[in-house]
Amino acid sequence: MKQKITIKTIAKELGVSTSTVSKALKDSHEISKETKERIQAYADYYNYKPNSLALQLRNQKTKVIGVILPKIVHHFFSTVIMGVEEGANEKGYHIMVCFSNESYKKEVETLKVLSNGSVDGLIVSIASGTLENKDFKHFGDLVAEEIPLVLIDRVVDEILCDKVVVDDVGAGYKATKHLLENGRKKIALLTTPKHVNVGALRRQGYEKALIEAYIKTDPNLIAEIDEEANISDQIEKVFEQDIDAVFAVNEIYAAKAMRAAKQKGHKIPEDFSIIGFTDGLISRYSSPSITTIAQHGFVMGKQAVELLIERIEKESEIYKPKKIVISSDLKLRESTKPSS
Amino acid sequence: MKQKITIKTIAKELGVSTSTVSKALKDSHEISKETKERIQAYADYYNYKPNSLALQLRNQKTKVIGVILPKIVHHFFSTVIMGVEEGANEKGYHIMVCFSNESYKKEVETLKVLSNGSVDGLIVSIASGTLENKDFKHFGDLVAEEIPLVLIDRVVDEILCDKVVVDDVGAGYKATKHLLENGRKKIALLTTPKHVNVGALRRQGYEKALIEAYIKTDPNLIAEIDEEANISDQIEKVFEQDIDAVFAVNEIYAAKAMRAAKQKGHKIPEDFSIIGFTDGLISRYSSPSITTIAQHGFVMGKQAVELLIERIEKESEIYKPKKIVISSDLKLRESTKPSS
DNA sequence: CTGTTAGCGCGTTCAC
DNA sequence: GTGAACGCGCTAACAG
Repeated sequence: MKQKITIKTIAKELGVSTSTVSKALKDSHEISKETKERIQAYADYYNYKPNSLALQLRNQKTKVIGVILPKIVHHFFSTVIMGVEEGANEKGYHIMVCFSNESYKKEVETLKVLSNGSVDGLIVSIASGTLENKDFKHFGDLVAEEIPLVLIDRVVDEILCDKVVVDDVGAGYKATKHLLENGRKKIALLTTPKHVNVGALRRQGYEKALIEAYIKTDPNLIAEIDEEANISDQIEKVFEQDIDAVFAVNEIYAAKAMRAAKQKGHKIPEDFSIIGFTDGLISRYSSPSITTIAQHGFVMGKQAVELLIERIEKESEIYKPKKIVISSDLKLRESTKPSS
Repeated sequence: MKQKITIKTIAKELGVSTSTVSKALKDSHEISKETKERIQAYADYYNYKPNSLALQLRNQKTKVIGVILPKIVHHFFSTVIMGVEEGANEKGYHIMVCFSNESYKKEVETLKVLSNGSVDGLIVSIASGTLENKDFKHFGDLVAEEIPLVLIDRVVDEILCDKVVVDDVGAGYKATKHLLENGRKKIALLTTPKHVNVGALRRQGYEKALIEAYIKTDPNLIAEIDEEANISDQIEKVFEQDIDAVFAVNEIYAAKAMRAAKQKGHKIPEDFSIIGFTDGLISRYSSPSITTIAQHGFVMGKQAVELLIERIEKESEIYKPKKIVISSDLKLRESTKPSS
């Protein structure tokens, strides 16, 4: 890279001291109008930009927020990133994005690297690998170092920090209730393995709605999809049961369920209903389009980053972890009948 | 944030000099085994991490790559980010992600901020706003400052730097040819306004294939979709013409076209064919699933970052801009008939 | 083997 | 009104 122009070079070139330059560039009243103009003109001409690294080192803050997500090719997380980025920008921050790829190991490494001073704070959604082995020590270390941290969506209580989550139980409840209102009785649930707690919470909502309708939950209708194995096969297996509706905890499962339902000859939504999760492109553009729970990833991202920046900038205050719950909406589309 | 432990504190605590600590931590042979152990033990115990900011300032490199994309809630760009991130990680780099939101103004600002020393190089896909007003001065400045830059997907020749693109002309050609082989004669093209050059290139391929088949291109069958207006309306308008196939330059247009085609009562793929662009979730999960051009965003991202890092690390060499063309594949699905 | 010095680029304090 | 000195955290060159 080309030699960058610094305060020092300007000072030498103009025969003044570096501090004079520094002050002049900040339009300080300590400097005579004359020299200020000279210096500013020179800086302008040579396109001087203060070196942010030096500033960061001096100020002990980077104005950068680290973001660690399990994956990105996923509508929900994409929108979260958008929200975080927008919120960060508004406050003069930038974001550094990393992915754990659902791996515990990579999450630990990334967390370690980012906490070496390159970011002022972190926003993390926990990898499923970590949720599975339940080892949260790396987060504990972070908290001990008092590095501001906000957990989003996939959170665990053990970690003492701010959190932003969707109302997963409520969402599961709303979705299931809507299916019941469609007159469905045999509602299959396509969910994640238990350790992914959002799946577990949505399931709670599902069960709650069934109980209220005096329907016994049938374990055979609940499939905990193992993403390591063939997903379609697992879903098709569910369709071997006698079912009249599906509630899927993400949009891919919902889309696959729709395919399976069509193949079985079910008419949607006349005699079969489907609800998904994540208001992404698939739900919107499949046909019939899929009724879904909108998670509002953008809002979550934005709230998370606002919370984080507040924490960063008001470090004096006593630390009382906050938890923000974003309520989710049912977005009615063609895969279910309108509620009466 | 809690007071961080530094080399200095260790030095003071252990009654040695900072340079001794520095060397000891690097396991230098200059230091006696005894002191090394003492120091390392202490550092370990207090979980010492070298401050990356200081290192960056000293080494004049950040090991960070800036990435500026027009948007993210888009399968192609998501996969690009994945590729960039993975490639960067492999070489010990991190990525700082920003979005121009297709806006010229934001692109200029972001470019300026990131080029103040916070990144070692940049990967950019140009905002459509910039392509429209054709003002590339901000990129010129970057090149003049000799900040390594790689342009991907949306590139322009005026900017002298490395580039990674897909073979858009070839892709348009392949897609159109496949439709012709399906026996289609009246192929509509749903593309972007002309200033988005990838759209223009794909159109060239489309026209080339038609010419080879001795079919005159009919301007009425070509719709340059204006994203500011209602997209569906514009697409439905195309269907007022007598057409038997659609080639769409992205998957959203393809999905919308599919809806419109179904409404018109066309049977897909028996008497109507559709091809999209971007092998994303919509194409995969809609029904019928959509034959599409796979752009290989992951590969592009990875190639781009490898090119960039090479440029960063071998700055001595003479600068000869490279252009890598990634060939695209036609991914056959249900919305077209198999080629005979 | 260990310590001193200097410098990365900047801003601030305190003399002059 | 201007400049010298210092420090942010670290390391390389040089001294001892």
